[in-house]
Amino acid sequence: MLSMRAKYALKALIYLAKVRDQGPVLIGDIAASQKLPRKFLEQILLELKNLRVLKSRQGKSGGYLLAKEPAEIEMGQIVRVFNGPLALVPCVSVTAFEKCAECLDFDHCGVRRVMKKVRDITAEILDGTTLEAMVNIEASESDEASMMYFI
Amino acid sequence: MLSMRAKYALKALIYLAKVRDQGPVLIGDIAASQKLPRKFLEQILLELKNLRVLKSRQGKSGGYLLAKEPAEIEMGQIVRVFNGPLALVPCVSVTAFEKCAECLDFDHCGVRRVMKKVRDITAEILDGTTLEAMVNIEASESDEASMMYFI
DNA sequence: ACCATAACCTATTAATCCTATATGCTAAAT
DNA sequence: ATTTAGCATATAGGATTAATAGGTTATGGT
Repeated sequence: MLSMRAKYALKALIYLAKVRDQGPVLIGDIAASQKLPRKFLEQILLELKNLRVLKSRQGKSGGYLLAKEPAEIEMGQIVRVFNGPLALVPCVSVTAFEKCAECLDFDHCGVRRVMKKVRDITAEILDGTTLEAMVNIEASESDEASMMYFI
Repeated sequence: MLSMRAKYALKALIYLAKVRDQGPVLIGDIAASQKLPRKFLEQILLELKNLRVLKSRQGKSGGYLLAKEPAEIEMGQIVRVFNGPLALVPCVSVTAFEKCAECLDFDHCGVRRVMKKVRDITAEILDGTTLEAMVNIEASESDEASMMYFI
């Protein structure tokens, strides 16, 4: 399962993309409108800022805004940072590769081969879906229509 | 990431499928040959027995063996039992569906729609890969060849 | 210059989960 | 009867997660 941090990060980003022409948005506004715990969200937004995905202004009329075009922000990046590697086993991870301690035959391991398939397809979907696509998906009516936004 | 329990369960099952014509296999033999922690594996095998995936004999010349044909045992079932739902968000899970507490618009939620796609493809792969296929995958030389065993 | 505001940053908590081991019990074969 | 090997449960230690608290720093308005 995705961590709350990862899910909240995605929700906050989608919201910020939607209201992107309205200047800086308060943490409190994001939290209230998306029903996310305010202080917890604060940490997440800070991390997104350090990632250079968001930028911020302090003090009066401050708040957060996107630091990039929505089309340049990939779901895969956010999930990896906030939830860890996409891979289900370390030996199939691109970003955190590690051989299993109990590994007997790396090349022929069936678990590894199947999990690699799962990871590759997951990466294809998540890296191929940008924040821009997410906004479009939310605007569309049917799940079928939303499929068009995938690579 | 997959839990150790799930990974060990899969490895033990593949091993048992390979030596299936040799009668009951000792926990200690499975543990030693697959380099898995013996007592931890014991719990896992017991759970597999209660699932009716394995059967066992106690006492002298006892051990574990498959309770079904390898072609009838799906990877998806094992992963779900030992690792939890395949879904990355509860609102997209078939076996443990739950609406997110912070959900504002279920039908249009972009996170949900994308994660549903990921879940569906993951389920297609894991439910479409049987223990029999896993044994064949381990016997094959190239990763390309192993793709043939997927649905 | 001052003050209100809002983001920044760090520490801490409670709860849960994960991996693994320990211990005693029960069933079966010889 | 004895030995073997699985059955069952308890428990420990560690790691991770979700969330809150509290003080600090920057900034715009007056």
